[in-house]
Amino acid sequence: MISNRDESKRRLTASGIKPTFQRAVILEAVRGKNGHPAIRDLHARLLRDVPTLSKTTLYSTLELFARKGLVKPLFIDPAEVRYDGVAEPHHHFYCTACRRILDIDIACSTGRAGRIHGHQVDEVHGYFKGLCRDCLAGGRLSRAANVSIHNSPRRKPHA
Amino acid sequence: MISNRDESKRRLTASGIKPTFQRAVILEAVRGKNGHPAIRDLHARLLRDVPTLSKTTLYSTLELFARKGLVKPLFIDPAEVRYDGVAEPHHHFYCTACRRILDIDIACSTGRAGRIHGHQVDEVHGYFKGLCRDCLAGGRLSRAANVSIHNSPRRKPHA
DNA sequence: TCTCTATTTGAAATCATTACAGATTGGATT
DNA sequence: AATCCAATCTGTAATGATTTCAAATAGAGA
Repeated sequence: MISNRDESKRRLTASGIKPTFQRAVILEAVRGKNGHPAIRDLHARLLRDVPTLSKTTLYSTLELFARKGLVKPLFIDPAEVRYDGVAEPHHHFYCTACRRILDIDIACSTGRAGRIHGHQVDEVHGYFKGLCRDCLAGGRLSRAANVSIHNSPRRKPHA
Repeated sequence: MISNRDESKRRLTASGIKPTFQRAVILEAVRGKNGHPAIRDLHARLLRDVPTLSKTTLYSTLELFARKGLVKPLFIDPAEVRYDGVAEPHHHFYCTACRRILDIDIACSTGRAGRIHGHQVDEVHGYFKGLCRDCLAGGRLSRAANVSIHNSPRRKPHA
C-alpha cells in the first residue's frame, strides 16, 4: 500500500512541481479530511508534525498549487480564503453557522466555461449559502461560528 | 420628475429604514453607475459631495442595508467586499483584469433557494471569472488591475 | 566539499474590516 | 426656545488575513 505522502509527491511531480517535503505535507493536508481548509487551519494542523512550517510557506505554496491547477481557492467564506484540494469543477455550500464548506454535486445547466455575453469564462463557481443539515438539526457548531460581514461572519466576535 | 435622492429615500422608508441624508446618498451611490462598488469606491466617490462621510458609516450602513435586503454583498473579488444595489437574484461575472463585476442574465437550472442535500439554501450565487469582452479586445483597464491571491488580485501591487 | 539556485522561514508592512467611545442630530416634551 | 433622549454619525485605535522582503537553509551538480 502506498502512503498518502508518496501519493502527494507523485501528484506534485505530475504537475511539474518539485516534490519537496513541505509541499507534500501541505498537499496531503489540503486533500485530507476536513476539506476546504483556510491557511490558518492548515498552519494549526500541520504545526504538530512540522513545527518549523511557516505561514509564509503556506501562502506561497498554495499560490503555486493554484497556479498549477492542483487546488482551487474559494472565496465563499467572507473571513478568509479557503482551499479546495479537488480541482475538478463542482459547486459548494457554505454553512453560515458552522462555517463548513460542503461539496454540492449538481449538474448546472450553465456549462463549465467558454463564452458568456462575449466574456471569456475561465471559472464557474456555484456558491450556495445557508444552514447545513447538521446545524438545522441543532448540531454543535464545529467552528467559532462568529464571523461577520452581515449575515455571514467575518473576523472575530465582539470579545 | 423625481430626483434619485427622493427615490432613494422612498426605498429606505419602504424597507423600514429611517431615511437619513447619509443613507439616501449611500443607497443612491450603490445603485448608481459603476455598479458593484467596494466600500473604498463609495468613500472616494461620495467624499466629494459629503466631505464628512466616514468609512465607519459606510460599513455600518451597508450592513444595515444588507440586513434589510436592500443590497447584496458579493464575495467574488478576493480583495474586498463588493456591493450589489440590485437585490433580485442574478449571477455575476468578475473580470480578473479590470476587476469589474458584470451582471449575467442566465436562468440557472438550479432553483433560487430551497433545500439541497438536506441543507437549507438561503442564497445562490453564480460566480463566473475570466476576462471580460472589453479586456479581451485590449481595452484600457479601468482599475489598478493588480490584485493577488493567485490569478485573481488582492491587496496592493509589488510597488 | 564547494557553488549556485530554489525553497523555506521569520519579521515587518499593508490594508480591509471591526470595535469603541465621543460628538452630532432630530424629535418629543416642557 | 431650552432640555432630554435615543438613534446616527464620526474619528481613532485594534484586529487579523495577506503580502513583502531579506536572510537562512536545503539540494543538485561540478
